[in-house]
Amino acid sequence: MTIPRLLVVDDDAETRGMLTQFLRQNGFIALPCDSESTIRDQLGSGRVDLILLDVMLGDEYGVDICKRLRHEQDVPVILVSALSADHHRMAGYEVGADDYIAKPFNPNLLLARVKAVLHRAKRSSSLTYRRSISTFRFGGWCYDAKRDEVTSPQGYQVSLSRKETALLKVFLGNPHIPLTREEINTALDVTGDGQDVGSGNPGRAIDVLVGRLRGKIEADPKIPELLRTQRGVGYVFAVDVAVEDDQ
Amino acid sequence: MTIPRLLVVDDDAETRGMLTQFLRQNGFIALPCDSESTIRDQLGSGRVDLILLDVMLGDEYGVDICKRLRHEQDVPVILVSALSADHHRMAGYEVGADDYIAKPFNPNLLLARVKAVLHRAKRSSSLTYRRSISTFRFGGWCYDAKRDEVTSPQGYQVSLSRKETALLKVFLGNPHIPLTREEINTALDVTGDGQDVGSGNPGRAIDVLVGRLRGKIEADPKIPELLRTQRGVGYVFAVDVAVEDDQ
DNA sequence: GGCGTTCTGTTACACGCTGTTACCTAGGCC
DNA sequence: GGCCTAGGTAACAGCGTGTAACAGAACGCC
Repeated sequence: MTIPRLLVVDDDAETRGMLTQFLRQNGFIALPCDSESTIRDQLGSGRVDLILLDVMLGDEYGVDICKRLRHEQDVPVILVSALSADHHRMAGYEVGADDYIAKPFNPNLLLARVKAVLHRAKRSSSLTYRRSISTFRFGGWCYDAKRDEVTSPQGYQVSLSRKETALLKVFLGNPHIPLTREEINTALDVTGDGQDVGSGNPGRAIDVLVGRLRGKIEADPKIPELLRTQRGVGYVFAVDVAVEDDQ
Repeated sequence: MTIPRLLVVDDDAETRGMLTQFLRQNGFIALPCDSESTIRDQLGSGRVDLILLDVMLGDEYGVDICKRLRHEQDVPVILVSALSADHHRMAGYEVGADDYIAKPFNPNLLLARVKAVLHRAKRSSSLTYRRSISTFRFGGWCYDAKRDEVTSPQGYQVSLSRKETALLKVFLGNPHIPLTREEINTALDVTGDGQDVGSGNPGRAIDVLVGRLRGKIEADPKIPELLRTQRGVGYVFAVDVAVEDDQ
């Protein structure tokens, strides 16, 4: 594959420059833009693999631009924002952004997200989109969503607890995408009770939960092949996931 | 089957966004709406499988909208509300809502309800609607409502107590719908006297009752196939129920 | 009424699930 | 190497559920 070409869209010159430089240092072609018109120029003049789009672009919402771009083209978009409140995040997803990252961001995380989105985009073109989710296959394992059963490559059944199952589902839905503990937590909270004395969890429940899931679905939990740790970031489900419909 | 398309109707942007994202994370296509007119836009522009409708929509009662929609179309509706009082619930059912869920709701419960309603909708189109209920068939078992007899897949008779029968009926009437202990209790009370020294039951009668029913109609009560537990939620009758009319 | 049987709710205990904590190791930086 | 921080994990505690045992209620029969 050729070197990915990214547009870095931000009206603040300093941020734009920093981001551009950082991405170039990490092997990407980064093209700085500061407005919708410059984005269109770039899109018109050559291949663009991904757009990093600031949510606040002068007077205009990046969200709106994202919406328009999505209508016209199929370029993946990652929204970047200083507003980390959840509803903004929601808004980002609603308009079809492929991912969303809040400033100030961990450069490692940004890089990982960029790679993940590119990876996904590459496959989605040749993959049929999931329909009625029924069976997931990953690294020899099989998860039957209907029966809620996990089968090992050797064919024996493994019973997962409710939380473990929920965690597995989160990863199955986001293969190759580095997930922070906070994100996993949010995803699980949504699946879970929805209760809560303490809104966030101060502890390290995710770490323990990941450890427990590793104990059940990793050939050697000491050397995780599926649930990889990304130090300083979180965890990634590092294998492809094939989804089979229930016909 | 293709991915179910749901309308999320709520005038509060935050709730709407949260719900939308949650549903998307769980494999649905969720389309946010904030008014009756946007609902109609969506209904006009493509297939909609289910509407999640907030009871309070600005000045207007979601109930009224539900009533109007029901007059025109055959889309299933789940009413969502902060008003959990029973008479509101009743009002919801009267206007033809397929289910009703109170805020703040357990996300698990919501998801399960959504699936249940979709499941029901899918079958109802090919199933004649129950008339004079006579015989229920479920997972090889048969319950004759007229004679009040339960027959096992192997053909032998099983005698249920009054409460056990009532419980079975509650589940037969709500297959695939997770029921809380409170709901089951209410449903049973309705069947019973409707009296009560202590309105709610402090004890765990439902748990014991479910255990007893399991002992009679589960192949292996240790691994329930019919009466599944949903931790933190309640119980679900996890098989299809076929209803046969009395000619 | 007295008695036995069946039904049903309560209680107590067992057990599995899950979050917290504490301690240890691994990785990164000086 | 030393130091610091992030992550792995064993141990523990709290909670929800399954269920056996018990007691009282309901019912039928004499």
